[in-house]
Amino acid sequence: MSTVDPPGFLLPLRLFIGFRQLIDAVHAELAREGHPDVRPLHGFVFQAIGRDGTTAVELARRLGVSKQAAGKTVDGLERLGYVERATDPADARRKLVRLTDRGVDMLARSARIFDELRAEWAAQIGSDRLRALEADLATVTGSEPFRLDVPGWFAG
Amino acid sequence: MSTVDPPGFLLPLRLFIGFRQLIDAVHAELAREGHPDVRPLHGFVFQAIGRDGTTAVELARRLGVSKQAAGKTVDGLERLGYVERATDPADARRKLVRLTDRGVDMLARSARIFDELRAEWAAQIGSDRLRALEADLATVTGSEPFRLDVPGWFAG
DNA sequence: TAAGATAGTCAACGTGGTTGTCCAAAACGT
DNA sequence: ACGTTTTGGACAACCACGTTGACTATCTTA
Repeated sequence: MSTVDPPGFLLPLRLFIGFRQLIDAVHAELAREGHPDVRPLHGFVFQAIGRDGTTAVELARRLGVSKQAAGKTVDGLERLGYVERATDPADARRKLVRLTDRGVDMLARSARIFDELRAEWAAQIGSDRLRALEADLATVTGSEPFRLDVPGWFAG
Repeated sequence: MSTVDPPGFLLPLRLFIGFRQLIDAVHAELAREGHPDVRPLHGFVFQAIGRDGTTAVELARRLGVSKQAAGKTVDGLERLGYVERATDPADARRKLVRLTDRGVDMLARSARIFDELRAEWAAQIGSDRLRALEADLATVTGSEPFRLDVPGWFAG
């Protein structure tokens, strides 16, 4: 490390601030487009549910949280009208969690908005620099999955 | 956006995973060095307190949370022995929150470990690429401060 | 068929953040 | 100087999220 390098603790700060700005921007735009009650957490849950739906246990596995936590989150999303539970005809234990039309709409919009935000970043620092940034991050982080237990992880 | 660009939603994911890996690595090493009970949240609080100490209200302002939340966090840190409250001789209302020796030790260690981790990233992708990454992040995020209300922000 | 594994829910508990309320001490204005 | 704001801190109530433990219902398997 040469003397011109910034202190190491700034690196995670920059990463997080970037993350937070993107998420905040997405949700600000989603609010304008008719989804004001979606939380940052929810977006990742939608992503994990996908258009085909899943079960609470599988969702928990994908998100790296307990099945109870996943169930609670689904409860909240169900109240908001973004997902619905359907009984699996082949297995009476399972309840398939599926996106409602509203959920699919939100997922499609957020994907579009994320692309737009990425384009804004590309316009600011250049497409090649942005691709390098993403590639470098992928290099150092490896294939680590996204874990959703953020509140508990962060605060303990 | 050209067709070879990845979907935009991967960008925040990569940023967050990078953030989380750094934080996890720091705390794993801190645990090995005698600070097993420090949470990710706490590190940022230490940073905000600094070696000179502050008051709960000022801390709240710096961290972007309510003064009550800041007070609670200080309570927890006090229980763990990382900070102590001293009455301000010049102003009987104020209670100065200061790092204990243990708190200072932890802060110094985490700074060192962050530098080491940054050096590891530099070794993987190259010092110049890392500096570019940091510079580009600074460009797109501007001078946005770090806000500590992560649990509430994320989950709502 | 009996035993074991799996899906989902309920309850209890801890952490964190928020707003509302209140009190003591300092600052301000007439 | 005195009364009125303003400020720092703490208490309570409440909500959101995570966890572990326990229990039921259902499917799988030996």
